[in-house]
Amino acid sequence: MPELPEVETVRRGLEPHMRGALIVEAKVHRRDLRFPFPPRFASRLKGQRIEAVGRRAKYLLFVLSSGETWLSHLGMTGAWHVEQGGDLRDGRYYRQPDAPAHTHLNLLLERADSSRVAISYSDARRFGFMDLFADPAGNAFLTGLGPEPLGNEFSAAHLAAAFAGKQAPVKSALLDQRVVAGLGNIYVSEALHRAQISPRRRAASLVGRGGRAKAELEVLVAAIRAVLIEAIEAGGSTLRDFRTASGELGYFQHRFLVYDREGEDCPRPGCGGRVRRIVQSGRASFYCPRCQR
DNA sequence: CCACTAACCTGTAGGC
DNA sequence: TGCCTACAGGTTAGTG
Repeated sequence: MPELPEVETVRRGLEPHMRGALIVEAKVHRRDLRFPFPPRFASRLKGQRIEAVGRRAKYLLFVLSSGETWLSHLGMTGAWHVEQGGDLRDGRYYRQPDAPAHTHLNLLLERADSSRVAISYSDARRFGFMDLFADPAGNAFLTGLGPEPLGNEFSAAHLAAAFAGKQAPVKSALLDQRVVAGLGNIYVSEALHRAQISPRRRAASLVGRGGRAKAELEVLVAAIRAVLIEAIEAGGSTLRDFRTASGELGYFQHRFLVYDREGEDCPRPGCGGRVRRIVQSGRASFYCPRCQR
């Protein structure tokens, strides 16, 4: 799925359609995705107004007029689709002319100007999931998450504390959502390349002992922020089945410098190295052994 | 607690 | 074209 920049792009795509809208109809077409839908899910959505469309890490958070928060995680292949107007047939709202395969949830929304919009969620692999709860502070998915990488709490000092004593590779440590929330496999590879840090380094080895002109963790934090900001500005990445919430596909093309570029020349000017692919905790990492140390 | 693996599920790309 | 295998952006349960 979608990592933080893609989820943020989806949020921005959905917000103008959903914020302030009334959920007129809600249909769930199976009992579970990765986890079962919450009890009486559809009926708890129906009749509610959507007051806010937010994001925390890779979670979309819709605040309802009932006071409940509706959470959506896209897993690997989750996608939201928007169809102006909206047409109900046999309990399903069809996009015209082609409904996406694996649509598990359909909503019909009515906005202040009485216009209607059909929103649907599709997810081929069903690694995504949803939840609905009264108290975000008590929700198991949200508690224990690390800071937002683009927020003020994320800093070299935070990483130093999180990495201290960690023998796992920095690649794995950055994928741990308790350390920092929102990074995924692609952007970790990209950020480490920018920071010229090898994904194989033990996390603890990056914790500075002072004396260096610019600590590696400062460089890493800046690289993570820059990569995410640029990706969000590019509108998220278009890759495989990822689409923007408005259904646009191939509208933009974000280029990754090392991800999925095994064997290509290192993009760093003058480096002369070659991008390598290795596997760490079951996931592919791409890096340049020459300039990433 | 830490680190790693397998598992969840479907689609697709690449080799033969 | 068809068949088979490997792999895919995420997270979690289980193992040692």
